[in-house]
Amino acid sequence: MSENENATYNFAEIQEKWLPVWDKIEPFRSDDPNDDRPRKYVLDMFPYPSGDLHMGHAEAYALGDVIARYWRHRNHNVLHPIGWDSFGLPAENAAIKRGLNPVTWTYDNIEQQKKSMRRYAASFDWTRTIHTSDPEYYKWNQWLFLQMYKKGLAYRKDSWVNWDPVDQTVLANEQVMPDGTSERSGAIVVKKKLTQWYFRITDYADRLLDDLDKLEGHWPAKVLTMQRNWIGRSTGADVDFVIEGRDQPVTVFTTRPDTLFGATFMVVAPDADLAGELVAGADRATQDAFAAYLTEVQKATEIERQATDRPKSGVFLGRYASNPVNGERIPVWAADYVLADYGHGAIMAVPAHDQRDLDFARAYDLPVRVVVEPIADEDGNLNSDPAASGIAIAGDGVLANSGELDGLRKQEAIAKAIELLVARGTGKAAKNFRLRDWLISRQRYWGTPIPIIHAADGTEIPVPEDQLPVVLPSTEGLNLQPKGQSPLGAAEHWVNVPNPIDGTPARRDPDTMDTFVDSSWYFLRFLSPNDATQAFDPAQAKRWAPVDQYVGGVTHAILHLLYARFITKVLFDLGHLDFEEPFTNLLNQGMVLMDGSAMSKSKGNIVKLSDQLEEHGIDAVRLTMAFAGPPEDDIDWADVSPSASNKFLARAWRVAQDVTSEPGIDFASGDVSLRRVTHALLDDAPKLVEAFKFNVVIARLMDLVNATRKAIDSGVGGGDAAVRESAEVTAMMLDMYAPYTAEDMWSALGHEPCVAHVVWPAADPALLVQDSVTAIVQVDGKVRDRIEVSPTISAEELEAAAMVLPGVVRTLEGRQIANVIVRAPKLVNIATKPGA
RNA sequence: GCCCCCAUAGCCCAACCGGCAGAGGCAGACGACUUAAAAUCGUCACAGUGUGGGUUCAAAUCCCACUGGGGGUACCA
Repeated sequence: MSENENATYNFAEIQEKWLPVWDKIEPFRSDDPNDDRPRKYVLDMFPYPSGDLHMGHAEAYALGDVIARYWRHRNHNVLHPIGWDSFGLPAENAAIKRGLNPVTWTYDNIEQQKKSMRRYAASFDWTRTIHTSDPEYYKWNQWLFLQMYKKGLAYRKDSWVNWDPVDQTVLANEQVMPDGTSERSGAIVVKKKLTQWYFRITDYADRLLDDLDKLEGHWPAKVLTMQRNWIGRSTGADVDFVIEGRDQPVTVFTTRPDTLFGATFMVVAPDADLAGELVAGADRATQDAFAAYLTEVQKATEIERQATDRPKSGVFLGRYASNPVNGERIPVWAADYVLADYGHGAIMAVPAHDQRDLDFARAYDLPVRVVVEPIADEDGNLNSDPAASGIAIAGDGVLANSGELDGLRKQEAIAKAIELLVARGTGKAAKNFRLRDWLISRQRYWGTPIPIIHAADGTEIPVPEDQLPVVLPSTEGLNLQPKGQSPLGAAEHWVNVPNPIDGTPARRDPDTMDTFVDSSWYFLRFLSPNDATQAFDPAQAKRWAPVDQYVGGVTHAILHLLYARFITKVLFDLGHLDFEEPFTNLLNQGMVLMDGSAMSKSKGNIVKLSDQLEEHGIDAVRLTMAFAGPPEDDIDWADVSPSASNKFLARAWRVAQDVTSEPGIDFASGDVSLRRVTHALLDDAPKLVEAFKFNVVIARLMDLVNATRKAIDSGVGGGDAAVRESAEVTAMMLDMYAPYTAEDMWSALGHEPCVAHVVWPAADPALLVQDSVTAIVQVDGKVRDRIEVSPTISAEELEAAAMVLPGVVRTLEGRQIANVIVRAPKLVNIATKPGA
């Protein structure tokens, strides 16, 4: 035992000791222009500054830090920045509730979080912090908006929008939950017709979808699937139907042009302009019926509308269309199962082959005509009469009653139908997306002002770039209470400006931007956070971007990631970037639960991060986060043991105290079996970390510490070189998880700070091969004996050795050998003849 | 309804290209140290991989069906 025999591990002391040292050294700066080591950009999703850090932050930053610290040890120049997504409704709502200024509330919270992050020892480059609510930041949101405006990618339109009646603002499609409630306030979203600003993300739908293929294997499959579904491309044809008494034909989109001959009626969305126009030409009674129906439809909430078992309803519009392929006269109906904002807001209905159309046809007694004869399924069942069975024939089949398409299979018929339409000039191949344009205006205060001025005649005038930023007016005298109109509109001295062109009276656009605009390009601002002349420095973008490793919650799988991908492509098209995907690799960490469910006030199961840090220490909490399981899995805090983590750290720390050799000693003289354990880990850990198996690395570190303990306490002793080697490797690797303990160990081992800069030693190949391995010998797949052999043994030798083993001989008695499989040096399996 | 993922010891989790089911931890039992306790150290036990089939010399691993859990999505023509 060493002189430190009585030393005990005291996490609080260690934390106080090293934090000021690191603050002084600034070990994580990444701004040395002469550093030409390979680079890694590791980015954690930046936080919203609502109160202090919680358990979720603690997990996310612990895991992101493992990756950032890992690459530093791998001798990379690592950029690991942090900032705050500091615009947004919570600040505004909190400010209203407490009568505070959102600025004060926001920046106080940022200071608190910053302090906590430093203590938490997240290895951020603190010289690069940004806040999206700073005019120096949101100036570039406005710049981005203007670039997009110039390209026609930002535009205003009058349309039905999602309205949150609690927050009194519009929401993007993406912010409406599947149950029709607001993502933020939880209120039931209603539809309102408003003039709003949009980004034309649908122009990028194909690229956003197709480029997901490039991310395959680098992003979680789940996220890729969610994005693909969200974009929702479907391919088919646009078909023009002539309407009796109307000059212009009506175009419908269909994925099944092969079923054109089976179209027996047409349906338009009741809330589409087309429906109103068509019914205007009908008789009084029809008009009244339609008006009543429309009122009823608009009264229905999103939730009611989306009920799956909702019966089909609709009204006849008193008009007829002509089927372009056979000239058949078909009635035109309005029904709310057709959506105004998908495709053309009108469909051709083929009840025999579409379940929704069939439901509607059966409800209103409309004809059903089979044009794709089904093929019997495996059990010989044939559904040849959908009108009777109530089940549409959606699968493959052979075309019938379809003129030139007769006899073709479904896929052939689709292609042929499109050919026919093109030849006749009544249609063409087409595709449609579920994705809608991104609604970016918000009627709230705490966001980026939209840099547009409205002239008296209604002309939109972009604010000249040299007049940016358009700074938010002070809240002084403003009523921030949600009232359905932007509070900025009431800031008279701010909103009233001279027209930049002719000086006549004009008004600023009073809306602010969705905060997802802020976060769609923030990863670029970190590259040159103080650049006053441009959003980001292209030279730095070339140096660092795109982000090599992005870390964050799966809650942003659609919204943030889709928007950031979109803006990146826009910036690429504008010539500002030379890449099209912002995040090369993505890791989604799970959530921290308590007793099986998400922590919430109402459940009363909140675990306070500060309590955990106080009780177990920062390192133990960080280690627990990483050890709990695979990072993408949720952690139930009830299932894990931070005190066990603490115990392990103490154990590792004591090993370092017990090393008695001097730094710099030649490890080659050390105990070989301990060295084998150390070098096996040096060799395996990179593969494990890069596969995000952080928990396995910790298990292996525990194994190494146990082996070292054993060596110290047995004959090898604390003076052995292998013990020092193991302790140093442990300190270096532990830095990824428990930086305070690692630094203290490193210091105890006689080194200067910081352990974070220690470069990963190469594993010695000679120490990775074993002297002998245990080969197992099976008979018919059951283990019957085992034998120690050289790792280089040949198959013949191994087989010969195996055949004479007692366990084998005994088992083979009376049996005939059918086959012998040899996988040298690990296994021999002897298969015998059955029934012998 | 449709799509995707998961299921290994009382619990959290490992197991490479199919090759001895166990790396690590929690909880547990026993022992050492101690006047005693805590801390520490040591030893031990515990599952045949959700269920049923199939492929294979060999299946936790591959295939099919089912059950249970989780997630996504939902009249998108």
